[in-house]
Amino acid sequence: MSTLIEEEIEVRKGPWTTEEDTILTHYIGRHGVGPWNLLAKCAGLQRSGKSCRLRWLNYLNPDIKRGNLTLQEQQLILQLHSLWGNRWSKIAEHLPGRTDNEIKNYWRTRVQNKQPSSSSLKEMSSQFSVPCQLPECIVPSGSVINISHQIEFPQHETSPNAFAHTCVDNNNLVLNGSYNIGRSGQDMEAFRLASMSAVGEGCWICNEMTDSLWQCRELGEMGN
DNA sequence: AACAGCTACAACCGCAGACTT
DNA sequence: CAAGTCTGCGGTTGTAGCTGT
Repeated sequence: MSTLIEEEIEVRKGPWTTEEDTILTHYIGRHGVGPWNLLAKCAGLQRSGKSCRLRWLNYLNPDIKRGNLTLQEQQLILQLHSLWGNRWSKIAEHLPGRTDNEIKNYWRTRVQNKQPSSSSLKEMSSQFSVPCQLPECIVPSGSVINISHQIEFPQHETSPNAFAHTCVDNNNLVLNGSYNIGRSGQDMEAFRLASMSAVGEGCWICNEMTDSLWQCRELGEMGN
């Protein structure tokens, strides 16, 4: 019987090998997931239970979707992040097949990094929250998801009435009511299109606001 | 072709809460 | 009820691959 210290020394770290993946996959296929520490030992893996759990949940699990996040998924992430902040696991619950790690990585690499860096620009962009009247988003297939029915509203953070609902444009761009607008041209163009077409669709946004947004973009570009 | 910088992603770490003894 | 253990979560880091020069 080995001591705790000896066991710790035996624990492997770093990238998983295909052999380890196979062992873990086969073991879970036969026995299902259980207490991860026990599972790691019984499977004969020199890994911590934690490591096994992470590998399975984020990579090996057959339910995981591969490939880039779809536009709807990206917009939903923005939507949910504006509601719940960095509660990645909660956000992941609403994106079947996507892991909290994947969503977290997406946010940090492709959303957060594109936001204005200076505090003044952040403040400025945060002012352009767009309250809309329709708590719905439209997916490209044409089906409608009622966000307010899917999401449980945090009691302290916002209420369904205060929640800035989702706007939709003719190109199915879902416009989040309160996420910060990035300074990239693409973001701004999407925002502009969405905001323009939102008028008359149950959403409101004034020309002054879109003008201000363009000014904000210019400021952002000046900051580069 | 070589190098530097950037991006995306896998994996680890520390912490907090849940659970067990 | 306290202490120990386990699990899950969010933050952070390391690195492979890609892109531009």
